Amino acid sequence: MPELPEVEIVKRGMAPFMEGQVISELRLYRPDLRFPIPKDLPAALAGQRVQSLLRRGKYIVGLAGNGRGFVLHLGMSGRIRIYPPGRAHAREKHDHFLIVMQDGAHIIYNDARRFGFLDAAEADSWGESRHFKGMGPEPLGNEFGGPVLERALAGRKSAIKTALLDQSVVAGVGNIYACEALFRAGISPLRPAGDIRGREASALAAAIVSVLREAIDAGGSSLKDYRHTDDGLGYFQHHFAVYDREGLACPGCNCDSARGGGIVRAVQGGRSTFYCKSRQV
DNA sequence: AGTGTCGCCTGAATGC
DNA sequence: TGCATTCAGGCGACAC
Repeated sequence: MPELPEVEIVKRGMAPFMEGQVISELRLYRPDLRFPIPKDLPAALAGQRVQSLLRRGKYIVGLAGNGRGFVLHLGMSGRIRIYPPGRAHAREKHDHFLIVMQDGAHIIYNDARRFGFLDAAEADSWGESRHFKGMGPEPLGNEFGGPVLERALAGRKSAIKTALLDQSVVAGVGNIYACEALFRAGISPLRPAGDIRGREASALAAAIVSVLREAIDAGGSSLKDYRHTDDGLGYFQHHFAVYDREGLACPGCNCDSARGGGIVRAVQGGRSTFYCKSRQV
C-alpha cells in the first residue's frame, strides 16, 4: 500500500531511466486501470524527452518536452519493474502498461487490484488539474509545520486519524503513516481533529515529517539492489511501531498486553487504526 | 464545505 | 482438501 515514502522511492528508482531520456513508446495492455487511460496519451508521449519526474503526494508526474506529460497513481497494489537496456524479460500477470525508452530500458506497471491509474498531464498546469487541485501541503516541503497543520485541522470535527487520511489536510499520508505519526506524537487517533492545536499540532507535524523521512531512508537503502531482482520498487522492509501490531507490546511505554494494554486495534471510517491507549491520549 | 458510506478489484488469510 | 467468505485499502462518486 504505497504511501508517500513508497511513492518517493518508486520515483527515485524510475528517474535515472527516464529523466533526460526519450520515450519511444507507451504500450497499453488494456485501455483502462481504475479509470480509462486517455486514448491520445501514447501518441502524446512517443518520441518525447522526459524533462522531469516528480512526486506530489502519492502521485508521480512525468513532464515531457512537448508540454505534455503523465500522472501515475499506484493505488493499493501498483508496482513498477524496470529492466535496463538489453535485459530480457517476459510479460507477467497483471502487467498493464509498458514504457519503452529510446535506449532500450523497459518500465513496466503491474497492479493486481487495478486501483491505480494513469492519466494525461499538461506540463505548465498539471498542478491545477483535478488530481492536485485542493491537495494539501507537501509534508516534506519547507512550509509544512505545526501552524500549517493546525490551520488545516481547524474546525474539523472528525477524528484526527481520519483527518490525516484526507489529502486536502496533508498530502501523501495514508493509513500506515497516520497511525505511526500519531503514536510518535502521543496523540490518540480518536481525538477530534480541531482540538489539535499549538504544541500538539507542532508535535504531530514533526512526527509526520520524521516518520516519512525515516521510511524514505529505509527504502532508499534498498534502492541500490533493485536492479538485481525482479521485485517491484517501493515495497521495502520497514519497522512499524504500531501498524498491524495488535496485541503486541507497545514499544513506547511499558503497558502490559497481558493486562489489557499493548497495541489495540480500532476501526475508524472503515479502516483499521492501531494505537497504544496508555501512550496516546 | 464537511462528513459518512459505498464500490472498485484481486490475492491472502480464514472459516467450515 | 476445497470451496466460500472476509479482509485489505486510496480514492472518487454520491447523499446529506
